[in-house]
Amino acid sequence: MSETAWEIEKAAHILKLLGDKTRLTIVAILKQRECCVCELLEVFNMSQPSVSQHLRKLKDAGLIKEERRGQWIYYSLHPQNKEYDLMEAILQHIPDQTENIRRIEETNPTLRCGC
Amino acid sequence: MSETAWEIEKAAHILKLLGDKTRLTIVAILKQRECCVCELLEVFNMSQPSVSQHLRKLKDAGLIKEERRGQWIYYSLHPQNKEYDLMEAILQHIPDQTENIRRIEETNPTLRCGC
DNA sequence: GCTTTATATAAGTATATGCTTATATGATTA
DNA sequence: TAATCATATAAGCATATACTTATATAAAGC
Repeated sequence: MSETAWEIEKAAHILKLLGDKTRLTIVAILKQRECCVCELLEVFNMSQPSVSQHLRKLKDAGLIKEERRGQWIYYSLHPQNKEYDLMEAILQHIPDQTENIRRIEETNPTLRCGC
Repeated sequence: MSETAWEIEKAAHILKLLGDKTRLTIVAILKQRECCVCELLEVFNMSQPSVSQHLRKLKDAGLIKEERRGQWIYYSLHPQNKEYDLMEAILQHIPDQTENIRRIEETNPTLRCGC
């Protein structure tokens, strides 16, 4: 396969991943604030495994990274990635997520440990 | 639904549409040159109805427009559309399609009429 | 070490998607 | 007006996707 065809393939894969409302919202939130799964759960009306599966796909594509801190696994964007530029360009056209982040911080699911 | 949620929904829909290798290549080609279906058929290894169905989806989303000229229906990008900015930003990260266009012009499927 | 909390993985399922072939529509030409 | 060419639509089908519930793993606290 030609280099061009391969680049199109990779870009299409990124676009397909971000072409899901939940995943698009996740990366838009992570652009403003790293989050663990239980925090993202406050935003979405779905089960924990479902959110974890979306995070897995984004991680497999290299768009986000994870970092375990004690009990929690924190997710954030992964700017070193080669496909990051495309995602960044897209995110500039996605509305601000301050409202969702406010909801996370009001509920504060990680309150118990005080961190 | 909030305005933000609706905007995310619309953006996700555009990204899902462009998250297909065939459709992404189509809009990348159309950015450089308007084409009719029989021209695009030279590029893709699939049936005519399949290409038509991809074009239909892009048209329904307002990303491309069609213009009948005699027997042929020419497709091109539709910059007046509200979602065009997002697509434009994406297309800046997609490789040049001159090679595919060369293939179209070599074969020249609309040769018969001389236009 | 047992329980709880956070998260991941597995398995199942309904729906969406992208292709195919067959057929319809619409313009051109003989 | 019959035949041809370009394109669209319909129907069918195999695979992909996004969820669910059930279960596994891994860290923290008693």
